[in-house]
Amino acid sequence: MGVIQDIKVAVDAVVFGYESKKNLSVLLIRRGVEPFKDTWALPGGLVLEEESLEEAVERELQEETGVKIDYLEQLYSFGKPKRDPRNRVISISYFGLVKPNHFKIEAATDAAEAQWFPINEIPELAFDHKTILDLAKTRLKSKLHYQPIGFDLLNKSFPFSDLEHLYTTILEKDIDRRNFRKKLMSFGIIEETGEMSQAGSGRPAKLFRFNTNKYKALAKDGFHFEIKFV
Amino acid sequence: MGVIQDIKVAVDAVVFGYESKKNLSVLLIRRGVEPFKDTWALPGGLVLEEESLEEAVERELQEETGVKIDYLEQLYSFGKPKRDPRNRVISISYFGLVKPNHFKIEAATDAAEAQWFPINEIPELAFDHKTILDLAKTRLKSKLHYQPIGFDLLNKSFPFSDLEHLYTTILEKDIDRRNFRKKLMSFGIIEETGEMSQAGSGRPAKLFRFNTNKYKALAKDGFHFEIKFV
DNA sequence: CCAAAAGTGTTCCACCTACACCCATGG
DNA sequence: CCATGGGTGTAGGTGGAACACTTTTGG
Repeated sequence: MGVIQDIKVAVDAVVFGYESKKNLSVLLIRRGVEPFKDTWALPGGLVLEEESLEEAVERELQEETGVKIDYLEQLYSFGKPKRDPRNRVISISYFGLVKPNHFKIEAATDAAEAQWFPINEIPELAFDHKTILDLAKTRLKSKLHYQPIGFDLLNKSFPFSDLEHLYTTILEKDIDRRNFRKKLMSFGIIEETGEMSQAGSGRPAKLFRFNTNKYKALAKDGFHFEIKFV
Repeated sequence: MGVIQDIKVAVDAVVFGYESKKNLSVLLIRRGVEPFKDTWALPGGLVLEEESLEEAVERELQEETGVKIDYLEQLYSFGKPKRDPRNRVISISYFGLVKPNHFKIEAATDAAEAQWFPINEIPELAFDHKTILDLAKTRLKSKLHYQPIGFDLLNKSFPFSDLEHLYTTILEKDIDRRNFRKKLMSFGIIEETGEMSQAGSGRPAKLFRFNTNKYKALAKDGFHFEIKFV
């Protein structure tokens, strides 16, 4: 294969966070270098020679934002010749979720700034990052229906209403609270912790946790998480 | 970004074909060069400087096998540091389907040979191509349930029993023919051509075609193709 | 007339859907 | 006692699952 090739390989991450009763947010960094200097962008960067793609994502997130990720999967690879104005760069994008207690940003070397942006207040983004973000949003919405992924956006212990709000705000649809709860509980993958939320106003709520092991065991037996309505 | 990086970017394709009443097959090439010379592998190769990833896949398939693809989508990107013994190579893998009337192989330059292999007679494969193939097989199986993708493995006009056999052989499960037909027909995306199959033995069958435009129109209105049983 | 494949309806049950009121707490 | 959010049951409808015989052709 005597082909001359000078293509760079980068990873980019779309990281979502959700805080109780607030909006869905995305983690962005303000670029400190050209091209697109001072424009907001997805965290990411070139893959180092000896690291895997996942390691590259985690390293970049660490360097640029200090945020530790709770769920990570590959999203899609973008490789059109002109997506980066300098060299040709292939971006392998990842999809990440962060629990509220891991929200804190500790920006470091690469990025001038890192910041959470509510999903409906996203600024203009560098490169084709808007496209990547849109794809991630679609993925998130569809995964909520057929994978118990919402729990990676909540803390270990949560009141049921948090789960309701998460589904309604991300999917932008109303749900029937009774049916939703009945369905979720029928799976047997959510259990009471025994604790109660300390009431702000209104009746205090039981706290629940997602039983990962139970879910894995069921999944192995052909169980399929699925929420059609919403 | 003063990072030194020397990573090559390749594409690989898992191309499936299905011939009426036979097994599912995969298109492989026998490598003509080191490493893994003379070992079977997925068609693919390095991406050229000025072409998109999809163009690279189509070009490589053309060069190595002469097969024209009917459906193509990105599968996954593999990038572990040691997957190629020479340099580091990132492989962006694609998932392809070919209708029976496009089966003919016309091997050309790169590959010593190209050949269709029944899915249960796959030889040892180069690199991590076995992993890629397994992933593609999983994707194919799951897509049959929620996307009308089986039609890209059949000719434009087909007897209903071809669709039945396709589902049963690929999913390795029996189906209830009555329920299957009832469900498929209820979608309104399959129509009679008016022709009949010329009978080999047994009663001649009506021929059907998949109405792509109807499907797209319905899909835009929120219609969701779904076959749960099988 | 026999073999081979195509074609076709009904009943039962599970699950989805729609729907509204009482409860526990804090102020 | 009022405001706020938490918690719960039932009836009707839809769609999935199970099931077997008749029809049309070729040999």
